[in-house]
Amino acid sequence: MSAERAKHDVFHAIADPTRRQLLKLLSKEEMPVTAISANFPISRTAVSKHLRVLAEADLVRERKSGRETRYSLNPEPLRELQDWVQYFELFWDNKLNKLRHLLESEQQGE
Amino acid sequence: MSAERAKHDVFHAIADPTRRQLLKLLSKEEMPVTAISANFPISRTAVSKHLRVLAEADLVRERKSGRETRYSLNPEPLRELQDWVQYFELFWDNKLNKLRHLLESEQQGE
DNA sequence: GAAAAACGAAACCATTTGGTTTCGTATTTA
DNA sequence: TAAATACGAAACCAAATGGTTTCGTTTTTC
Repeated sequence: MSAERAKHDVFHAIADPTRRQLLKLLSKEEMPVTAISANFPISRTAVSKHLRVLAEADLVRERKSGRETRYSLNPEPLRELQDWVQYFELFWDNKLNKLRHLLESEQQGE
Repeated sequence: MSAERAKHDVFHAIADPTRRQLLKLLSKEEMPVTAISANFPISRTAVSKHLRVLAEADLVRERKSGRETRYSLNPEPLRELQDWVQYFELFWDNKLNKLRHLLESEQQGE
């Protein structure tokens, strides 16, 4: 039930540079579509489609208000990304080797 | 000179689940293509293409050894991803609001 | 009430993507 | 030296992607 496979996951959602810019923009404040798309060289419709991809990954929330739809950032799903990248942090700066040496010396009682 | 725009950046490279699996696999040890592709339900050629995408993003390094090509993880470019996601960490748990309150109280000398 | 504004839906298009199979070329091995 | 192994290159294909324009609907404004 909780493992609902979204059609667009976080990794896919942030792959596109325009969508990353959208997230940055929306991190500052909630905004309606037209105001958002004023920041991009592509059509409002194109921006709208990107927003839907982000919404499917739950990275943005939409709130209807009269004739406009306001979008805002929901950063929570980015935790998955952070968790993922954190695994590899182990391999930076030879951290793995350091850990291995640590474990070996522990085993020898020193 | 240093700002060479790679055709495939890190964000694009990790968007595909197969490629993420490849990185996990190669984090354990350096491996030749055939051994790698034994872990996947797709053809060796398909795996090879994924590896090239990863190589273009500099996430893997290739080393020729006789008739085989051994691939290994290079985690360094993932830092860019971590930096990117770190920005948004600010918005988790209302950290931004906490920071704002902190700054306001500082300004008032308390 | 008519005009304007804000938006989504739909149809369409070129390019990219992720996969396949087939073939050629080195390098090992028997 | 002949056969087998490891691999990349190339041609091909269906589906997804990122964009467009056009049109309809709802809400606001004049």
